[in-house]
Amino acid sequence: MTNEAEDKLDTLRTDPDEQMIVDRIYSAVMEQKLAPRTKLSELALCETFGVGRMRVRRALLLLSSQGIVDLQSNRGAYVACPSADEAREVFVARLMIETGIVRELARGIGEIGIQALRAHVEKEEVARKSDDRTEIIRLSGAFHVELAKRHENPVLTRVVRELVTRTSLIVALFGTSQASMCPDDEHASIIDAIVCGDPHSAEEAIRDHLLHVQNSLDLEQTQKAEPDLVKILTGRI
Amino acid sequence: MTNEAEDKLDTLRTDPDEQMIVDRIYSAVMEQKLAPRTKLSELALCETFGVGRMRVRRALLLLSSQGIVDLQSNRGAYVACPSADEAREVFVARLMIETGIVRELARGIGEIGIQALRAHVEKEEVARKSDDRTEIIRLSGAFHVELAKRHENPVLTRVVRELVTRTSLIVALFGTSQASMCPDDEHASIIDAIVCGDPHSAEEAIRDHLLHVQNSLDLEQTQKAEPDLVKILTGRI
DNA sequence: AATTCCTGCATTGTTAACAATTCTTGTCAA
DNA sequence: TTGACAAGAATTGTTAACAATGCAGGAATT
Repeated sequence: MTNEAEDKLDTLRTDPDEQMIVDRIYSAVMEQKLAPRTKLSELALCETFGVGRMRVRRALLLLSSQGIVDLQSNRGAYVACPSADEAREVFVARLMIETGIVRELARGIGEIGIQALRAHVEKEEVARKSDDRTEIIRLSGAFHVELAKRHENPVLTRVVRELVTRTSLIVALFGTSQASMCPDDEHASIIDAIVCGDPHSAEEAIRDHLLHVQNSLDLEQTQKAEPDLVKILTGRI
Repeated sequence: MTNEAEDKLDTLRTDPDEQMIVDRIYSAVMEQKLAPRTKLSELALCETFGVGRMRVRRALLLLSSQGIVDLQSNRGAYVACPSADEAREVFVARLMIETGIVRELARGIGEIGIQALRAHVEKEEVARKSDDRTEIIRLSGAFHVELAKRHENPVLTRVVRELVTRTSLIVALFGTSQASMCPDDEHASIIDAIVCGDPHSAEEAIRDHLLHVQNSLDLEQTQKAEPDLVKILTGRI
């Protein structure tokens, strides 16, 4: 299992079509190609993926159970739009969980594990040099999933992936134009601390990193350009 | 919001019927009324809850996404039957997450929070004295959810609840006749450590407790024999 | 011009019939 | 007795039609 392996959601279902739909929407959200509040109409999804309405509805239900999609009764499905409170909750949860993850990694991670992480950061640097924004965003989030994967614990990995994906939505909503993605040197620092074998400094590194990301957001102010707000503005002026 | 408030799954949906179905099955699993491998036939669920097949199928899909139900193509839905490996994964994940939870609680928990926890343990003792097995099992798991709730973080609470519920399945499968549920004095010890305000000893307490529970299981041996198909569903859920 | 109400359209929610698969049962042969 | 096989029953999966809800546009009123 190399780090080249694609990120597949480790669900317990089997259906390939449905899995594909969920993965595609999931990835699109993670890469910030699908903005919050985007309407996901059933018809459009049916045509896009070439499947029946049932499959689409099942996929949307699954996505809603993970907080990626907001299902509104009789109104349709929308890409979720986390509140500032929820955003803080996600960060607090990530802080608690990910500190535990890196702490245990610092207590003993294999050589291959370290190589996988370094390779990932390498890819991040390449993407950064190429100015491939989509890839940068994807890899920035995926790094944290990679950390979790080092424990070879699908249950744990699934929890982290869910939180990381929701973080993508949060960054899309509250991110300032500047540092809206993880700087890779901080990722490298985390790896270094793990390699050192010092649990405490590893905890410190990931905590600093997550707080740094959170602080680069605008959680106090209003959210980004609400459609109603635009409507109101154009109407009044 | 007192501790008397019932545990409702904080999903993002709205449907009352469907929520009821999910909650009922969820609770039945948590109280070990529904054994692993129990078949959940659509027809039986429709009649039990008096709803159409669509609602049942949606509920089953949601439950499967949380690892509570195993959906087998063309074969039906069964109460999940975690493998020994998965069981270990759940415990490792819980260890990482819950140590973080109690550590932060030890750094500062309000007086009301402590009272809520003590009241919970009190209820556990009452149930124990009454030999109310169902209630004992339910409260034993719920205590850990209560710990998470002290952070007033629905995202975090949801993660913990999911893991705790899966633990119920694991205990049902691998539990030995003896100590298959949390001894409440250990719960009390955890509270004491939190009250002391010492993060390290709080971590120690929850770690010991979780390891103790895990060690009371038979993860090395074969799983428990298939339970006689007690029709809890049609009779009394 | 702004507001309210009404009508038609578009989208979602639900149901029921149909198709496909698996499970059960009974029969036959080794 | 055991095993294989086949027909029927039961269960799940899918589709399509229908119902219900929300939304947009326009007419009428103030």
